[in-house]
Amino acid sequence: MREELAAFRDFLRRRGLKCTSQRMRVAERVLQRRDHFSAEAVMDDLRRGGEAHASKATVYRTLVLLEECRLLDSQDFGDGFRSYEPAWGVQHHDHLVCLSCRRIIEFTDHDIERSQERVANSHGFRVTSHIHRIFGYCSDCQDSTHEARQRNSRS
Amino acid sequence: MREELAAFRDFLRRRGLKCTSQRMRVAERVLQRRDHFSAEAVMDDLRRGGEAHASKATVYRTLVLLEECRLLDSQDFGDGFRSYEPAWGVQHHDHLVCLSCRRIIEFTDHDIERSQERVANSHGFRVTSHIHRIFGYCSDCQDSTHEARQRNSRS
DNA sequence: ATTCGTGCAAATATTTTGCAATTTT
DNA sequence: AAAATTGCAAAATATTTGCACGAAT
Repeated sequence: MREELAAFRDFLRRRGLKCTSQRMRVAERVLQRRDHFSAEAVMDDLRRGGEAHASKATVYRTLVLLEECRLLDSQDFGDGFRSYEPAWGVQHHDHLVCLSCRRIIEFTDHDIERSQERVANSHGFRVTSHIHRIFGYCSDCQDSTHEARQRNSRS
Repeated sequence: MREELAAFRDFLRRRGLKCTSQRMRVAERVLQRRDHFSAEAVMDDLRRGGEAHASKATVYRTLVLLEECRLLDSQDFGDGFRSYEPAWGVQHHDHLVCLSCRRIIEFTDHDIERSQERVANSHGFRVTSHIHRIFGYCSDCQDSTHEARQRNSRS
């Protein structure tokens, strides 16, 4: 994480932006996470940290910067909020999204990646990226009248 | 479309709901479409139709009903609005999206579908639907580096 | 000193909802 | 007449933005 923070500092410097305490505080919290999280969760982290927290606006603005410097990836899974995940030496993966508890399971499948290339080639299409999300119910949520587990914003 | 409208009428009757002119007007417009569309687009259709239009609230409420009676499918692709598509004897397909000319090529690939099931099973996950969009450049746009690349591309 | 950043509140944008008036059955 | 529906405006939700004040370079 030292490395990531340094990378963020460099990025700011290169862009002529300033290393403020708020930015670094947000970055620290964000770069500690390994899972998918929301902007709200970052604010909770800060609040829980007890320290002087950054404002909502600053959190959002800093998340944009972290994404621009490729320390963070974000996607909108259509849950009503944007979902962020670390992007530091993380290999490409796609997602299984549980419609009940909103859990997100990552997967990488070479067969799919290969088939994808084949399909694209057959249409003379050159791929630059893709989105592949599989929706359904995870093993914990398949039977009975499951309660939504709301496991999204916890660390 | 006659058939779909009749199905909608039956659905309303079975539920003890009323066949109002607004509902039928919205249903007519909606069921004419074949592509992906937004709630806003439905309202545009109505306005363009010149006829007395249904209110925004009624459009949204009717879309919910059409989905419940399985004449319509909807997904949130995370573009800022919910996307609807017909669900009347339409077979599943995915999309290649050209970042240059915005052309959309539909494809169906059984290998991918099968691999997808395999991946899901290996996580004890029960699939209900998926989104698979491949971004890149179509055969016509491969060398036009100058074309506008308006949108970001994530994988 | 200059340039940039922060925090607040207000603005967006899409979809939902409360409620009084109106329509369908 | 009873029950359901409409349309309006206001609410809900997540994110963005304008602006005056404050901080980093």
